This record gives sequence, structure tokens and C-alpha cells, in this order.
Amino acid sequence: MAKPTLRDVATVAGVSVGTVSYALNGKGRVDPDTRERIRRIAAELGYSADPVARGLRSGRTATLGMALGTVVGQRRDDILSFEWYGRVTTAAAQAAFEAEHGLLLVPAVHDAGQLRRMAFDGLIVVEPGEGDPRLAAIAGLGIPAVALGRDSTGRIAHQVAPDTDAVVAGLLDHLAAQGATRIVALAPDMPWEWAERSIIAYRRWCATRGVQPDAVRVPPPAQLSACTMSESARTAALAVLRDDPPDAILALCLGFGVGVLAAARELGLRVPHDLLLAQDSDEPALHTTDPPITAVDLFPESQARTAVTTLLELLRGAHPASELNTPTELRARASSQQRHG
Amino acid sequence: MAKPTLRDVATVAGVSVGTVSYALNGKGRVDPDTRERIRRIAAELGYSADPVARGLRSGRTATLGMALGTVVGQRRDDILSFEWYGRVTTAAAQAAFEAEHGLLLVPAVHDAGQLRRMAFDGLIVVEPGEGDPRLAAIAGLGIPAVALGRDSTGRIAHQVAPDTDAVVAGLLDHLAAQGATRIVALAPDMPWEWAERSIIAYRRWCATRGVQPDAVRVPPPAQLSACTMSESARTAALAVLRDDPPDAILALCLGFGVGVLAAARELGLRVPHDLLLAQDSDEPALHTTDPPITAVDLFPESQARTAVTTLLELLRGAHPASELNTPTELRARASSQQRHG
DNA sequence: TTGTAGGCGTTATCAG
DNA sequence: CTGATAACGCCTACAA
Repeated sequence: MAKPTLRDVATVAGVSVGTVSYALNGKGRVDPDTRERIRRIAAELGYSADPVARGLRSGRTATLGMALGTVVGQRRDDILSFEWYGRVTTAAAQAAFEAEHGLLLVPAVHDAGQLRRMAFDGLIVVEPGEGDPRLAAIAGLGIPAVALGRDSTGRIAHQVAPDTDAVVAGLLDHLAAQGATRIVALAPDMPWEWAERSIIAYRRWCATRGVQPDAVRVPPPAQLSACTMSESARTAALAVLRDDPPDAILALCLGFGVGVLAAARELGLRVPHDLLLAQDSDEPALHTTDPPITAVDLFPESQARTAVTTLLELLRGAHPASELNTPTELRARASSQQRHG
Repeated sequence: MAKPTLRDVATVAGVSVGTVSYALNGKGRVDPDTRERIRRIAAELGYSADPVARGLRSGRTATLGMALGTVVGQRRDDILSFEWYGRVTTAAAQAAFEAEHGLLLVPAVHDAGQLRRMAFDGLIVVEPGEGDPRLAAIAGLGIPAVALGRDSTGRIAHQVAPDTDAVVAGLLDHLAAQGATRIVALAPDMPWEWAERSIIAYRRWCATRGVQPDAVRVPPPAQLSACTMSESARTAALAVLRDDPPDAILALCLGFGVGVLAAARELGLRVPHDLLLAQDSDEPALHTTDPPITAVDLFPESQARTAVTTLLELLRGAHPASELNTPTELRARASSQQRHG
């Protein structure tokens, strides 16, 4: 009744354990007939190699860790988009599974000892931040790691992320094509790598076009949730739109687009008639606003799959590219469609 | 440089491996001084028990599996709310971690053999459906399982879910209190346990109040995503609202509220003035509609934590309650607030 | 072609 | 109180 082992199969087949092992996993060595017989018996018994024993023997657990950005503790209101997490984790689990690996979810920990308790061959670090305490812990582990999102400190050699520059430039091109001449960028005042990058990309685009950049840093709320972020953006947008309003706003953070739309409505500005609006990363809430808000799909599934395959390559001893860009796609919606001829 | 083992610690401390093991994990048996010395040396060397070896020896992996409802394959457009998944998985990982366990994400598989490849002590089955192929595979595993969401087939003995009846009754009470006299319920025409339960709860509530129930089953779209569900609900709502419109609609599925709101707008019905609207489960999109839509927070984090603790109790040999209800909370928003004095 | 034996790191048992 | 030893299940080098 208990799970059959190699021994059980060997006993039934009348051969030694070694032969069974070779028959099931080895290349040649075993007589084809014997192999077939053993295979059949193994299948009949429902034999399947114990992953733990195999792991001890091989030093591999066939498991990848995914270090979430979640803080350790009861309250976890510091995640901007659980939707993004859901898409990333399910896609990563799926990709790992297809490569015969498991995916272990690891909460954010700062202690290498806590990580050692968990068994995995490599680690995907989700959105490492500047001065992220996870990085030190991971360095002490001595296992391959891949960052999902960029790591400015360079502590993680391999990074998978969407091409922020292309995303920002694409949105600005789109807004300009719709008639925008003065585009204000709204970015969170946080030490997030993509936020910095977005601002730089915005400035560069403005320089190329010979227009004056106007990047507003939005002070972050105490708790980082979609709601509070929208609220912060609303306040900042009210100030921007009150005097000398631009003809377009580029929201560079989840939740910002919704906040800007609320501010515009309060001031009697109509989107897209009086103000064009777009956000860098797409989210479900942008579909249901009135008007729906233009944004870029960053394909979290694609990011997750790339991170998984990159990590697997590292484990195989290969040398994948150290920076991998994942695809993105602009979703033009009513908020940025100028209706004039 | 390599990870130190018990042997290394034993060598340095000048004792046997067994003594080191007992010093670090055992109760008494070891001389306090020796124990302290071994502890110090282990810490200095950065020793930490190998989870795989410990697993082989103990038969426990200190890992919980979470079987997602995701279909195996590239396309995964059959998930209604990734936000819900994100909240559930991160919370479960956190809860497991706090109990010194890992959380392994398992894609939906129908083959017990595939599951055997992964190492976990128990399994949380997310939203088991009627005729769910996962259930057969899990049954063949012979390990404890807990359902997150109800399992109508009773194949999983322990279930954790919000109290659907209370949710529906609470919403109906709320709508009635706001002046609704004829409430139509919109439910998906799918074999989902909570959908059936919701309808039954609705009928029971109507019977108690002595009013005629009017439950409309919405045919499901080909692909189950938030967008397509909204679209289906919109179509169904148009039919309902066109002739003899009720004064309230209760949307009993993610995405439905948004669809109903769109239908009402098309027909020139104003929410909440001409039509009250509420949905059973909350989602971010409901905050940003105009007006925002009333819904019930089902606290996925709470469900996840309860599922984890229940599974851990089963593993400890305890006998937890077979049906556990998790808390819920009505979030009254503008869509259901009658403005009349 | 097949059997034997050793060892991965940990823990339990038994002897000292 | 401590040391030696066996066993968990698997893989593989070596011997037959």
C-alpha cells in the first residue's frame, strides 16, 4: 500500500535494484527485454522515483524558488498589484512544471538562514529594490539567481525585464501622434529602478524632440496599495492641472492613471478632449474607467517564462544573456484618442 | 567553502555526528556545556541542516503544495481573477513560511504520476470544480488535502470557504434596506459550487421575504476572463433591463457588475438612481467604475491562511473541522446607495 | 548484461 | 552523557 520503492520493483522483477534504476533512467547497459519487463512492472506497481531521495543523491531538488517582494508579517498592504503577482506566479509555476521543475514561493526574508531551510536549486528574485535586504541573504546562498525586474545594484548578474525605454518612448510617440504638444510625466518618488529609468527615458525623448521635459515626482503614500497610489496621483495631478494645464499626462505607475482621471474630472477637464492620458503598465482597473485608459501590456507571463528558462539555463551551466528584454504591447484606448479630424 | 554538514561540525567540535544532531535538535541527553559549544561552532561554520537529507530521513518535506486551477498549456485565459490568485498565493506562502514550511505551486494536472514528481506533505486544492480531473489524481496520492473553496463531490474531506449563504443574504438585505423591492440575480451558468449555492441562497431569501425570485443564468463565454464575463453579463443584463426592469440587480460573479453597469448606461438607466447594483465578490475594477460598485470582500488572505493552518493540523494528526467558513465584509459603495431621503 | 556496494546528510537505536 | 552504526531511497562506479 505504501509507495513502492526501487527495491519493491526489483523484488517483483527478480532483478537487483541497480538494474531497475538503470532500466528506468540509464542509457544502454540493460537488455531491451529486461528493460521492457521492468518498465511494465514499475508501471503496474505505480512506481515513481522519490524526489527527495533522488534530490539527496543528485544534489538537485528540481525546484526553483521565487522570492516575492512581500514583507514578512501579517499586514501586506505594500503590494501595488496582486494581479501582476497572480499572473507572474501562475505563469512561472507553469513554465517550471513544463521543464520538470517545481516552483517554491518564498516570502521576502532578510536572513540567509531562513532561506537555507527551503530546498531549491536556483532563485528568481521578483522586483529587487535598491538596498533590498533580500539581496544580501541571497548572495550568501551561493546558488544561481535571476532578477525578474531590474536590479540597479548589479548584485544579481542576470535580469529579465520589459524594455522600459521602449515602453516610455512608445507611449510618448503615441501621445504626440494624437496631437499632444506638452506632455507632463508623473512618476513615483521612490527608489525603484524602473521609475528612474522611465524618467530618464522621458527626458531623452523630450531632448530628441526639442521640447521641455516636465517630470513630476509624486510623493508615495504611507501604504502602497492601488487605492492610495491613485489618491497620491490625484493630489499631484490636481496641482499640475490647476494652473497652465498640459495637453497630455503620462502616468508612470500603477494606479496613477485612475488618480489623474479623477483629478481631471474634478477640474472639469474632459479626457481625452481636453487632456490625453496614458499609463505605462496595464491593469484591469484601466478597462472600466470612463473613458478606459491607454496603457502598455508588459506581459507578466512572458517575463515569468523568460526568467524561468534563463534560470534553468544557468543551472545547466550555460551562459545566457545577462539582460533580457521581454515583449510589450501598447493598448490604445479612448483616453488617448484625439477625436478631431 | 561548500555547505558544512553535520560531519564538519562534529570534526571541529571533536564529537560524533550523533551528538551534534542531538545538541542542535534533541531535547535533553546532551551536556549543556557541550551543547553550547556545538551550537557556537555550528553558528560559526554557518551550518544549517540540509532540508533534503532531513526530508529523506524523516519522510517529511516541510512543504505544502498548492494546486492551482490553471490548465496545463501555454494559453491560460481561463482564470477569472488573477488578483484573487495573487492574494491567495502570497498569503499562503507567507502563512506556510511562518509555520516553517514552504509552499510549492502546482499547476493543474490530471495525472497522479506528475504529482508524485513533486515533493510535498499535503495539498491545498484551489477551487475544485465538479468533475475536476485534479481530484482523481489527488486521491491516488494518499496525502492530506484541503480544498480552498467548496468541493461538491466530497472527495476532499476538509474545506475552507467563505459563507456563501451569508454573503448573498447580506447583500440582499442591504439592497432591500436601500429600497429595492424586486431584485434580479445574475449568476453564471456553470457547474461551480458557489454559483449553485448562491442561487439557492437567493431563492431562500426570496421565500423568506415572500417575493418572487428571478434568477437569470448567464451563458459563459468561450474564454473565461474578466472581460468576456463582463461582456456576457452585459448581454444578459440588456435583455433583463429592456422590458419591465427590476429596481436592483445582484451580480453573482466576478466581472458581472461591470457588465450590468454598461448595459444600464446603454439603456439610459442611471445607477443607483434607477437601478441598484451589487456584486458578490470584490475586485479592483469595481472601485474605478462610475459609480463604484458595492461588493463583498471575501478576504482571500484569510481563506489562504485558514487552509494552510488546517492542512498543517491534518499533518500533525489533529482532526480540524471539515468545513471552515472564512470572514467576509460588505463594502457598500455608491452603486447601491439610494439617495432619496 | 547484471549484481554489489558505497555514499549523499540526517536521525534513531543501541551499546558503552 | 556520548559514540558507533544502521537506515531512509536513489544513483553509479566497479566488479563479476
